[in-house]
Amino acid sequence: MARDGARPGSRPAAAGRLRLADYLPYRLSVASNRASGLIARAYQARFGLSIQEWRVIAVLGEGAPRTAQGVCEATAMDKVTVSRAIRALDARELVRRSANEHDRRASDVTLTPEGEAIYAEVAPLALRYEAALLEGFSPDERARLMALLSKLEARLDAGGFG
Amino acid sequence: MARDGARPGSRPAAAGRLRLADYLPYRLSVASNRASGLIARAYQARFGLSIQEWRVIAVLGEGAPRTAQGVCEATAMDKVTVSRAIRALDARELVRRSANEHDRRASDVTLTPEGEAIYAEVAPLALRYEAALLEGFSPDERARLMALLSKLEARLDAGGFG
DNA sequence: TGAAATTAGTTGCAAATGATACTATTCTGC
DNA sequence: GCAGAATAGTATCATTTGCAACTAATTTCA
Repeated sequence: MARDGARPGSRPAAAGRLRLADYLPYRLSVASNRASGLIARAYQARFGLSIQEWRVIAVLGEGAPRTAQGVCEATAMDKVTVSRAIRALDARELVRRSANEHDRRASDVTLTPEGEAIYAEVAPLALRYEAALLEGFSPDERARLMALLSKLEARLDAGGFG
Repeated sequence: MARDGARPGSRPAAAGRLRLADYLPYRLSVASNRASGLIARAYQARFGLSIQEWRVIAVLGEGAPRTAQGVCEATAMDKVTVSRAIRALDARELVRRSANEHDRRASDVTLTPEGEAIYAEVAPLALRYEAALLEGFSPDERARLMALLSKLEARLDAGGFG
């Protein structure tokens, strides 16, 4: 993939000139969509789970029960999205909602045994996909990639844009 | 953001255990959505452009006229998405479609002067956003991040999943 | 206390998206 | 030069998404 050197017919890549193929937000978007799409198709085909539903299961599988709000924080998903994902999982009896002891607006969400069973199947599959994605990356490269993504997120948290 | 060390109430992070916060496809998705969302809001607010429309303008601004198919290849967008974006831009007279000399199914899409003017305004803005995102990254880190993303895309191209 | 502001979660609606099918044109190979 | 396959682009329809409004419960603080 020739990302360096002028493409036929394109203007010379002057300093500061925008080239979509080298533009970080675009690169991130393409990589993310392709990676997520690939894995999403697998979840969908084998378990009938959307990415959103899978993420809810993933954080609940980490152990502690969470409120919908807690799921929002852990998954960086919108509260509407989380609400719908939980409802769908509840309908399939993969999660259960129970009254939160301290706040009657909220309910605690936990995996049912069926939910745990799905988690036990999907989690290793997800890890295998990640491993396949990172095949050929040295441990150092993997760590660096994660660290760079963290740094990027820290910049996004910092704000100071606009 | 404490990504290392057990979160209260979570199970210990055993080897090979899935933790969403450390899962590459998830990390990519969050970083991408946040970065794109931030910039998309700026395009939308100032120029009324969706990300898709902006991408079409960006590749046309690179110089050569392209057919819709050419735009698809350059933007990694679906042909339906590209078709709609071009139609919207055409309606606003930011692009023009003209008969392709070699293939009467296709038309060449070029920026109108108005489109060029928008490009001339948006491109520097986009570059400033990218620069702000990468503030604090050394040139070496930037190069490494791009290289790692390329490697990831190469893995995705390679297939061999499932 | 108790009025006003905030938060948890859901619902409704409008817009975005994506798969599929369709038209028109071009290519392939005989 | 022609039948069949492939391609450019568009239209259609069902699903998904995202915002704003809403209810109910909780917090704030005068």
